[in-house]
Amino acid sequence: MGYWLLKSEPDVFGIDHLKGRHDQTEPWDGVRNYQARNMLRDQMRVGDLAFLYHSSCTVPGIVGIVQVVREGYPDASQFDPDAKYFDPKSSPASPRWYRVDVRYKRHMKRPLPLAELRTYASGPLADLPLLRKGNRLSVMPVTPEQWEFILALENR
DNA sequence: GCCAACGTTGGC
DNA sequence: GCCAACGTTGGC
Repeated sequence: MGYWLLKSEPDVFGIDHLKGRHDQTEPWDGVRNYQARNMLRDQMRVGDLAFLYHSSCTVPGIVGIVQVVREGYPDASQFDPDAKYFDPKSSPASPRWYRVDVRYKRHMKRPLPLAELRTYASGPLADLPLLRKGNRLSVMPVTPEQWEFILALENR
């Protein structure tokens, strides 16, 4: 099973909103970055777990856990001229952008602020892409070791 | 609001 | 293929 971290602004895709949805499931769409696209399309599997991270807010950090319930399929918003994420260079015959569906699992027992995660940037979380300078990926892999370490932070 | 970092675009 | 310009991200 794979582990991931999904980053979004809480106003755009927030954990409380997801929890309140029917089926507590939503497409993770609007990703327009090729590196992230490749992971959505090729690597994420049903059953994989992901930390949900809130960015561009008062306290950026990991707020909960979601599960992949549908594997990569074309992101419909790219074909809609009225959609924010419309891409005129894409076509249904050869879609450029993909999305997965994720389901709410749970909130963290407490939010894990970026500032706290950073204190382990030279230790157990040294290779976590989130902590690398200038990181802008909205989808990134997490190793099993990193996953377990971050989970354990909940109880501190 | 500022600014550093990054990805993308487009002229050549 | 290079690289400057530009737009976006995201922490602070």
